[in-house]
Amino acid sequence: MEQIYIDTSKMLKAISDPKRLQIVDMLSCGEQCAGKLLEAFQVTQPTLSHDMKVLIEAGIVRDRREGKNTYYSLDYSVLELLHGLLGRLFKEKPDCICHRDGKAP
Amino acid sequence: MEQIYIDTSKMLKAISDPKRLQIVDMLSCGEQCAGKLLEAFQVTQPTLSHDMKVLIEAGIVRDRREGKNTYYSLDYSVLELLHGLLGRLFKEKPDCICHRDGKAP
DNA sequence: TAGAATTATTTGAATGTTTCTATATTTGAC
DNA sequence: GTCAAATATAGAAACATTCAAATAATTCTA
Repeated sequence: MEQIYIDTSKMLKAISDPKRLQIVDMLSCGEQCAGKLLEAFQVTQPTLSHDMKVLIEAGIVRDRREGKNTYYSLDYSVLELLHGLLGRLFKEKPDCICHRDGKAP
Repeated sequence: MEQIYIDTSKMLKAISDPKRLQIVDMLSCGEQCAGKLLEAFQVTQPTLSHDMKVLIEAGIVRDRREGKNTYYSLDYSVLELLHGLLGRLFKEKPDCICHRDGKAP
C-alpha cells in the first residue's frame, strides 16, 4: 500500500464526521478559540477538545495558545493539497495503478 | 445538524479507508469487474464485496450486472459534487455558519 | 435441471470510535 | 503563592467498524 493512500485517508477520516466537518466550516472564515466553538455545539468541553486533536493530528488544523485561550485555524496549504489530490484521484491519469501489470502496489 | 454535513461526511467516510481510496483510484480509468479488483488486492472476496457496497451506498460507485460479472464504475457527477463541496467548505464564504447569530444549526 | 463460476450476505470476534465524568494542567489576576 | 478561567488528559461505557469463514444467491453452460 502506497503511503499516499494512507496519508490521504487519514485526513479524510478526520473530516468524515459531521461535527468535525462543521468545525472546519466554522474555521473557514478565520481562527476561533475553543470557547467560541464550544458555544456553537452541544457537546461537552472534553469532547470538543478531543475532536480538535483529531483535526490537528491529521494536519488540517493548527492551534495557537494566547493567554488562557487556544485559537484554532485551518491549514490551507494542507487542505489545498488534499483538494488537489482528490481532484486527481477521481480523474483518469496515465500513472493510474490500473495501467500497471500485476498486483496493485 | 444540517443534512449537507451528514451527506458529505458519509461520502468522505466511504473513501476515508486506504483500501477503498485505492479502489476509487483503480476505477478512475474506467469500470472494472469484481474479479479484476479482487486480483489487485490481498483481501478476501467477501471483504471486497462489502467495501464495494459501502462505496455504492455512499453514492460514489455504481454497479452493473452483466452475466455472471458485476462491473463497478465511478459516479463522476457525485464525485464532482463532493469535490466542489470541499472546495467551498475550505474557503471563506458569505453564508458561512460562523456569520450567523446564536447557535450553529 | 446439474454443475460451475461469480458475487452477495450472514455471523462473530477483534478492534476502533465516540463521548461522557472526573481530574489535571496551564495561565492570568490578585 | 492562591484562586479562577480555559483547555487538556485519563478512564470507562456504549456503540460502530473491520474482516474472515461459512453460506447463500445469481447466472451461465451443458
